[in-house]
Amino acid sequence: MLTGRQEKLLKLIVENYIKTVKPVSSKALSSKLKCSSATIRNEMAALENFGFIEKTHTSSGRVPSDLGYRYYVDNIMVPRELNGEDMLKLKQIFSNNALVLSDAINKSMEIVSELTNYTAIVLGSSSNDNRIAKIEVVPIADNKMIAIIITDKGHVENRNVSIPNNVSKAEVKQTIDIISKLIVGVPLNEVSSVLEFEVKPVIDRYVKEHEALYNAFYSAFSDFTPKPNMKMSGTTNLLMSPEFDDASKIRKILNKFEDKEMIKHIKEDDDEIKIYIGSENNIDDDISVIKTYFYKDGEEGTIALIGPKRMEYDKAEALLNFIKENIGNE
Amino acid sequence: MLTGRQEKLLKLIVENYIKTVKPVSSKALSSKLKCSSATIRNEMAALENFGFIEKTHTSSGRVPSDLGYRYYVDNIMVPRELNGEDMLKLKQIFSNNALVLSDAINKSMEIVSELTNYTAIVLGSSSNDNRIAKIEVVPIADNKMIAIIITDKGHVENRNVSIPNNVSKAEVKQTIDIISKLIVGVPLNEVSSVLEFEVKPVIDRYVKEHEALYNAFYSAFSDFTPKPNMKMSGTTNLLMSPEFDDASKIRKILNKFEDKEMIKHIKEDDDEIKIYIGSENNIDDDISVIKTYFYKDGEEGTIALIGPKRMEYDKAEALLNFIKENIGNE
DNA sequence: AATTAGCACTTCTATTCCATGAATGCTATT
DNA sequence: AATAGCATTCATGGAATAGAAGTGCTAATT
Repeated sequence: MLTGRQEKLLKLIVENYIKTVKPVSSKALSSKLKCSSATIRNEMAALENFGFIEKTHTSSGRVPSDLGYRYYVDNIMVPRELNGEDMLKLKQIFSNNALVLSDAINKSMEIVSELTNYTAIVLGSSSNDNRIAKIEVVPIADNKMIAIIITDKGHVENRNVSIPNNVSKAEVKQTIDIISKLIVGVPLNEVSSVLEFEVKPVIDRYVKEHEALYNAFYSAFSDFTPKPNMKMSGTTNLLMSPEFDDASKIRKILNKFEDKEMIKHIKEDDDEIKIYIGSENNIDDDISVIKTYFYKDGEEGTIALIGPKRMEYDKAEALLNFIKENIGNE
Repeated sequence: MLTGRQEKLLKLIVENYIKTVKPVSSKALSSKLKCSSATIRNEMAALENFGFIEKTHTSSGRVPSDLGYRYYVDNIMVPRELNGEDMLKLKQIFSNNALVLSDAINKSMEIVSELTNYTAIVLGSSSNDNRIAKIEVVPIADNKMIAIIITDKGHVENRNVSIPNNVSKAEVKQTIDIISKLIVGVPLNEVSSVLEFEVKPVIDRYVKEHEALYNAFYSAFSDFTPKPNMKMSGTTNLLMSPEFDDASKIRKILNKFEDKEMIKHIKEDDDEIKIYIGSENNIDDDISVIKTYFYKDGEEGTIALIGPKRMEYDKAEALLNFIKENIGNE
């Protein structure tokens, strides 16, 4: 276990490094820890033995290790109060009633990325307990219609439907009625199978041009499984940090960001706010990720902030926490 | 005017530089231009006098200048045939009837960014001649509704509406009916003023809680002026080019990409495919932009490719051209 | 008159060497 | 247990150097 002084020293090293991005020397801290640099060097040696700090070369100052950040986050850091101005900006977004929840989340994370200079990610989807509440079909040309699907949680999606030439308006209406009757109340992820096993037989039986019509609507309606959609804000913020000072490092991260797989790495299913430092996250050893899960009104997803390992964990946590509270849970 | 040989030489320099990203030496071309390096040096001096090529330092090989690229694009480059495989990939997207036009365009430009390794941008919006075809309002909670607006061109938008507590269902229905009756057929950009000057008086007259209800719907419907929306694909592709080999250059471009103003720079209103080389574009001197305008079925916008100045202009043009043809015009 | 061979000259690039400074670890002292 | 003092290590930046890759120009050649 760390002594009080060691803990204090680790705190100083972490916070100093977060601020300056330069290895911290014993001399620089001697005034703050009212003892000599030699004493600090001894304590530093101890912290290094524990694996909490590292040297970049034999005679360099110390830099927090992943483990050091971890200890800092878990045992030293005190939750930060959100500054009033920032709070106001975010509050305004959530109090705007015209905004759909997902838009409010996206907008607020955009603000957060500006406030922190980190990269914000919202990974959201309408959850599986969205059920179809209504289907509306609007003709827009002779053989073209727009099908609109509305869920009971207020999700709206629309698709093109091309109507084959040889079918009558009456048949189209008949088909829509059948689909509508059978599909209202069905959860999104079951739409496809309900169409196939319940709707198709009925259409086959009662509608003349059943094959062509069923296919037209099936291709429009079949892919309603909630698809996760990811929004990033301030993508480049992270790359402006001085530790990403050469092209290859920047490119490495940019490649990760473009990678379709990243979506999986970001996903979080724990309700608490989690912090993944350096090697703890699956994206890149040089960054940290702080994220949390949300669920509200049939929308679920993950919000995350990606920053350098020397991110201001306390501030990041306070911001995510505030947004989480504003989303509210159900 | 350039002699035949000078033109040939410029072509070789440009194409060589595009391929190798290294200044082109006289020696390297002597075999291809069946004459000695000394002769080529003389011709190079002439081309440099015209301003078509440049040296990076006194004893370096030559690099095309913006003017040189311009001459190449205008007078030397021959339109490229699209390769069959690429063509097929793109064709498939446009032949998928379930896709809305704007989605097809987005998807195809995504492919293009992969095929070229440049950054693709789609800047689109539903044009002003979209008229409201139908309004649908679906309740999803006691005091919450989803308003859905469908245009005659098949555009769909939806908004939240919060219903004040003290109004009856009948009143809500009455309000919706009034709005619906007066607003169908109105072009999107006039919705706001029609609401204010035609709908409001009627609601004021016939609906009891007119103020609260009008406000609720107005805030949902008022911002229907077609808002341009921008989609970028392969944002990082451009930055992988070897000419962007240091952090500050990459950051410079990334900053441009994040800049909200960029949307204005990309916008194009000429129907032809236009190429803006280096200083000719308003984004950055180190890049080139090739773009064109499209209009179809009430959707309009710009598609653009951003690449290094040494982009394969012929290929880029062929791709944009192909997509333009597939969008079709009206 | 156009082309070419030949050569001096310029600049970039990579390497080495060196001096400096900022740290450290360790030992001896308080 | 804390500190002063000192040798040691390594990063950093500048200067010097050698080599390579080009060019421009002149004089010879076609």
